[in-house]
Amino acid sequence: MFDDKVLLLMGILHKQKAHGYELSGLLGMPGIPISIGRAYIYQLLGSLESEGWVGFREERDGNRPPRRVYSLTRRGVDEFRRRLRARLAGHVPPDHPDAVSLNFLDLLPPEEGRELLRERFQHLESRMGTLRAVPAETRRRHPGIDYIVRQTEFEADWLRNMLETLDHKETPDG
Amino acid sequence: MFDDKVLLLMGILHKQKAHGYELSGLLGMPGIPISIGRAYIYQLLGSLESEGWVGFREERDGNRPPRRVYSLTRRGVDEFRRRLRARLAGHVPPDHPDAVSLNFLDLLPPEEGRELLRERFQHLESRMGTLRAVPAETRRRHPGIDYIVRQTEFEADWLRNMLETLDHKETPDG
DNA sequence: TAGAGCATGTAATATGTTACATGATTCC
DNA sequence: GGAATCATGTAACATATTACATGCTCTA
Repeated sequence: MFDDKVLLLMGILHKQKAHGYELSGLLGMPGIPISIGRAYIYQLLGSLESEGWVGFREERDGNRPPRRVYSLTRRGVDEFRRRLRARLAGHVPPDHPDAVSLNFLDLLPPEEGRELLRERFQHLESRMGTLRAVPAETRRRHPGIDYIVRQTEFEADWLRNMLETLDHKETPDG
Repeated sequence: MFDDKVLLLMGILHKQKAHGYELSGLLGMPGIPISIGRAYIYQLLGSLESEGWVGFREERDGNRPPRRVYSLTRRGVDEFRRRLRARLAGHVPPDHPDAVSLNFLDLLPPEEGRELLRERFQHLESRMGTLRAVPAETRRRHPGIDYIVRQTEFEADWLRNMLETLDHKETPDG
């Protein structure tokens, strides 16, 4: 249960100890393949703890509220590796919510459709700007991040191509 | 709320009338960008009906249980077009759950990791087989489906490349 | 002294899946 | 006559987000 989000949290905690807020920051870095809301991180850490897969030690810094610094337990490491193996070997066709609307483009006036997609392209370009800043070394060491960068590049290319096709259709002269 | 699944259902019902079970079949066709469980389709149709966006007329065929054939109402068409515009113009970075595990490949013995990814590649190839059977005409008329086919192709290419890199690393001789 | 950031958490709600219940028809 | 498919739906549960509540520290 709670499959991929848990795998991600456990994987990070395998590499380093961290508290909830810190995890929330790490998950906001560009190239992270899935998103987890801040509040839900705390809920998941709670479940993982009651399963005995993570433990925490309370750290306090002056008068600040204490931080719970979590780390994987030995049982957590075992569970993580079991899940990691299953997830590496399997392939679950992912959802592509952004692709849904593309199927209904023909229900709008052609010029309006093109205009809307140009706006989408701007958003994509801006996201690519962020992703291109990811250091090559990070991408080499985290293939999942490399995948996200290239997949987003692919998405932008596909859309650029789509826009060109639409422009040709509407301007069939020379 | 219930954004993309609703958009997909409404979009289909904009193009044709259909009953729940029929929608479930349509959503199982290769290239559909998101999945909706059969039970949930009925729940969504219920909500859409109580919003006044769809209506149904009961059809009966002999002694079979009657089928509720749904179609978009005028208000439903308006709502659909509002949503369609917003969704075409926006870009929401999608989750890529399959990419999560790739980031932790280094926590497994190299040969085991390669073996697991080869298995994943088999699954992907098999899915590509299904997708390649989608007629060109379908892809031309439904750009969202074309996107899924090409995106899956991209994913397989990326993985093939990854496997080649891993093989080189482990066999640094000639 | 006000706002942004650090830090944790709960309650309410929304979204989605699984399991179950029912019954007809079609194909072997 | 038994399995697969057609057809609908509910109840229970699992997953995830939003809104809310709290209080410290640092910077302008």
